[in-house]
Amino acid sequence: MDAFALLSRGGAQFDKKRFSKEVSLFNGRKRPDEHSVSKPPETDELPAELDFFKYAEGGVHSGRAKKIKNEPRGMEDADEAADSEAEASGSEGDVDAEHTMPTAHRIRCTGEEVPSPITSFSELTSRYSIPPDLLRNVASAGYADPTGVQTQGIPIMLEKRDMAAIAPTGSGKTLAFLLPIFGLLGAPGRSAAKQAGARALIVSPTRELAQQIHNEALKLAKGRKWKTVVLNKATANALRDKAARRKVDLIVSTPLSLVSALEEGIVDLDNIRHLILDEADRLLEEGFLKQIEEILAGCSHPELQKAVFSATLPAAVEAIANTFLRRPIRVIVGLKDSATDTIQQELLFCGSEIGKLQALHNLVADGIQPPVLIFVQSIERATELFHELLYDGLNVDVVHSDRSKAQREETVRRFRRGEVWVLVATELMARGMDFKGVNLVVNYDFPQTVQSYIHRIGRTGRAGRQGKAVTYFTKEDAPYIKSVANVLKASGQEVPQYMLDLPKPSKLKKRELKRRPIERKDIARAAGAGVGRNLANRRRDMISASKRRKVEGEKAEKEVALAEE
DNA sequence: TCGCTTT
Repeated sequence: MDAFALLSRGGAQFDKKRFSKEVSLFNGRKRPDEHSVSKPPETDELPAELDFFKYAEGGVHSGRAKKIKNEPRGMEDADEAADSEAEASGSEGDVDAEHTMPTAHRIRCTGEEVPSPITSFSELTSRYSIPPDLLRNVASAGYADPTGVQTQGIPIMLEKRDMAAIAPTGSGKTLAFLLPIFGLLGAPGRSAAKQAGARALIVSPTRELAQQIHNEALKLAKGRKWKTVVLNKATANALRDKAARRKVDLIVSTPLSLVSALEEGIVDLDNIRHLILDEADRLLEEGFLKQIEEILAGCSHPELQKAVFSATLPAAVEAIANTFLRRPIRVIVGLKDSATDTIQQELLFCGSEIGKLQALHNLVADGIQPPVLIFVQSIERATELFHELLYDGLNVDVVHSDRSKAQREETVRRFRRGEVWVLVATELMARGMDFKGVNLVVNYDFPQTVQSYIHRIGRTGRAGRQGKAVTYFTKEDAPYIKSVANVLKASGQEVPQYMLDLPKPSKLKKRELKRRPIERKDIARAAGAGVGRNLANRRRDMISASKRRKVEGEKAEKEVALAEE
């Protein structure tokens, strides 16, 4: 049992079983004062509580803003500049011939000899001889019409061009590389020397995402003899057998698994013709970069096609990508550094740490529609918040990298199936994960980069669905607010003017900031305030939503199971 | 700074 839970309840026995029934759970617990949490400022005035000036020299009115612009460019500035340069350089390769298309969905291509986009999947048969059974699998996986990144990205991939694709979260990037890969793989792996061994490699920053990509690949490969494999301990072992290795067509892997297998000599990348870096900006960050370089070095085939995909690609990282992409085509869908417009975004000022906890309690008490995903900044805080919500009798689980592989898999599976209503997660879940029905993302801890914000909230509002994202902040988060406020503005959300007027803090000041842990006494106080008498009713709503979700989850699992056969 | 990545 968790010692912390015991402590925070003044020694009261903390027993999960107590919460298996809803009865009497919340009796006698007072609903917190509805106004105990500061509401978001409704005016454009700078709230007095927000003493931003200690994070930046000068202030909003000091004329400093102009000066900041003249300082050496940060990544975001460079990005904006890169985009306007592209725009200024003319509409060459711009497929948005008619200006009727809303900016948010506009596709812009730069590069030499950009192939024309497709307008339907069926077109791929005549144009690129894509087999009809592959297209049937596309259709039965639920893809009807190609999305922006697919219309342009698929022909580019099929013409074996290198590419940097930047497209919103939930807009179908996975299919944009998987479909062409299967179209180009040719005959499934046989012992014929030239075809032997893996010919395509997809690298992903997390195991969960690798597994998800693999599941999608299985759906597309259904009924054909292609073999795709996620590299992990078990599969790596199987690959020690040379004959088994020759049968693999497509490998999906995290960087370290792959490097490890490379060093052990149980995979060789000599025959890889298609290399995809998914969530490329993450993979090209320090910490991953060395391994990516090793992987690139291992892919020695002269006809290697490389493509990087992400919803975000800061200019500095794109520059790194451009060192290994050859004659790349850059595809950008929508506006750079903007969130999906189907997500309703809110920034909520909570005053303090305890204010955030109360805000969350109020949110739950007011009723939430599961599934809900809550992001925090560290493993420790994930654990703490998990226990807090468990105490509230919520159907909650937690996922982070300190949990075992089995626990992580089980938690994700249960969340997909609707058995877990609220999932507390670290950055681990921020990228790529496709939980189609997530209704709400809560950024309990303010994301530390714009990229993180965009990816986190992108777990909702996917594939054209509506979604909602609430981001809590306190004055500690001041240095990060302006850039996130700009994201809201760029995606057409209302945002108080004062947030946009904030000075841009220096990197140094950001670095000085440290997030304090959720303090035990804060939790004890907030928990004492209770979750509210309403919860039993709300639970009933949640249960019915959960049941609907479970049906969807099981259906999805069946599809994967079928594909595996 | 922390988060993430093999055994």
